[in-house]
Amino acid sequence: MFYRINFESSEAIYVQLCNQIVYNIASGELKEGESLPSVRQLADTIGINMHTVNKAYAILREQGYITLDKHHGAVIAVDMNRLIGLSELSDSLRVAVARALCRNIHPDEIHMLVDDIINEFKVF
Amino acid sequence: MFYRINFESSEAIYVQLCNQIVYNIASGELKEGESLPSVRQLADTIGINMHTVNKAYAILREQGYITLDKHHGAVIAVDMNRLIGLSELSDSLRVAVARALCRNIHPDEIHMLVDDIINEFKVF
DNA sequence: TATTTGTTATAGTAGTTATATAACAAAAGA
DNA sequence: TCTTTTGTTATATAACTACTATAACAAATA
Repeated sequence: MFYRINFESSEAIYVQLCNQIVYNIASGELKEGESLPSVRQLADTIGINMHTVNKAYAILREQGYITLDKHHGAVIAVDMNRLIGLSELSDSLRVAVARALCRNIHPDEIHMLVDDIINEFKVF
Repeated sequence: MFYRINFESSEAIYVQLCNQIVYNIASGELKEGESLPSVRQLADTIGINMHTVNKAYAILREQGYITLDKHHGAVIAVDMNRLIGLSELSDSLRVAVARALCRNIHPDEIHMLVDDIINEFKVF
């Protein structure tokens, strides 16, 4: 499993890490019960500080994607009760859709784009 | 035109302002050639600093949503050449879609959500 | 001329991001 | 038992961002 961090990006490292782990869960590359590397190991691999990885893991736990304990480390455990609801989901879609509409991108094109993305996650 | 800023939100004020103006352009409430309030006036109305509004306006100009000059102020002028491309658009959709898939939200539901949002912008 | 416009400058406060070093408790394995 | 590994917590520091405050400028309008 590779995590590519763009250090030039304005997006915080821990956010990039969170997103990539979510991508891997969505694609099925990371399956329920599977372990993530330890905070120290992943920090070392990527070349960043332990605390940055720890922050990403803590957020993923808070958002219900993983569990954390001192012996098993970080384990994929998607909590269906804690995850974002449809209203939060639509909030995160709204900006993208609005910008597309400003650009006169047709609704059909947006749907095609969504399908393309869904297909990206159908690798595993 | 009302702009509602959530001061409790972790989202920066200037980002909230940018998004709401983009929403209003997408919905047609703000039309090509129409003016936004002056930076001082809007700052006063909302109860924030002039520079925070100025930052939002500067970003909207950079992203090709408005033009700025000293006499006409901020005027809606959507620049089709400068706006985000489809790849950037899909980047902003990807996180939302991935989190939906983790939640076992069916692709059809995502499409319905997108349609709901598009309909939100069909008010004007 | 006085006002309004975006723009720029400077400065301060507060919070975030990422780093570094260190230590802790709990569990696992040798 | 001892060592290692795990997440967790605590401090401290540097750099950056967000927001505010005050002030001034040039250009155009009324």
